[in-house]
Amino acid sequence: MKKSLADRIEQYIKVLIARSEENQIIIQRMELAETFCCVPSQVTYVIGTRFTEKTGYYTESRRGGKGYIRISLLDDEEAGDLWRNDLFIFIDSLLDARILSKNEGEMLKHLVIQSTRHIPAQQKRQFYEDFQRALDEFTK
Amino acid sequence: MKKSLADRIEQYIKVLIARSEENQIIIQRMELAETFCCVPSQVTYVIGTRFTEKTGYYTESRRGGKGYIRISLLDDEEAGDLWRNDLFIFIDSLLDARILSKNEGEMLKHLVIQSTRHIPAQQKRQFYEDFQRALDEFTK
DNA sequence: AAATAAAAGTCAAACAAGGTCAAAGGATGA
DNA sequence: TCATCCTTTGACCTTGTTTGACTTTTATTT
Repeated sequence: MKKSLADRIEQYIKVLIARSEENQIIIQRMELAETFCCVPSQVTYVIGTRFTEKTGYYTESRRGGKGYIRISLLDDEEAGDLWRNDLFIFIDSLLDARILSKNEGEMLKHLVIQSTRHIPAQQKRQFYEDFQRALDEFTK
Repeated sequence: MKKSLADRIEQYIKVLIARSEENQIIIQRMELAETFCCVPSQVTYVIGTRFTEKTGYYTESRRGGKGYIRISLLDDEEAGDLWRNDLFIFIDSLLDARILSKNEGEMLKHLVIQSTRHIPAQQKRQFYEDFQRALDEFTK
């Protein structure tokens, strides 16, 4: 399968992070754009879609001379919780919309918390995501 | 009996999967449509009718540039899933006992199926077990 | 301090997929 | 023949990618 440019840049960055000591890298947007022969905003796009809090990353940057972008991989604990929080907010929204009853909402939250106890943190994120999508599907 | 276009596309995909290493293929809808000189939505139709959970397949897709459709053949472990059946029997018992509504039962089954899609088979057993215990706790 | 240069950010347009849905066409069985 | 179910098609929708013109911020030079 042919990968999109965005996919390739994403992979490249992930390899760099994996090879790094501190699970974080500092890059220059222009430099990376040159490496991939694309416009700089393409890099911004990749970072904005693939390296977000919800995908488990945190970024900082500075403009101007000697500007840079720092991308750090959040540890699993932080990342997983973000997703769970998001899922719970979604459940609450279904409650507000009267699509779920109060009891059902509480049940789901209980089930989510208890049934993921033994799932490794890394996979929890995926679970929360899948769970939310499934819930969305079902209540549509 | 003359085979319909849908049948031929189905066959074609199944051959591709059989020949693949991982029992899964990634195709482009447009490409396949061109191969069979039909409209792209014909491919969607075939996938929607022939490659479903019930027939033992699982599909994912992505839109946009370099989009694709991935079709995977579930192995017996995933398809049969005895432990999941146990959980479903438990859910049914709650239904019989009027502790859960029909809709709630269906929702839970849907959530269980969909949200464990990316959990490795090995860890699913533990998940079902935890899920059942949590459900038991909550409904007591 | 002001001007300049060197970054990164924003945003919207153009493009490139796949998804949906309903209408029309065909096959099959009573 | 008629009803029903499966198939085929196409118009329109949604999502994801790529590009570039323009803006903002920061460091450096004058």
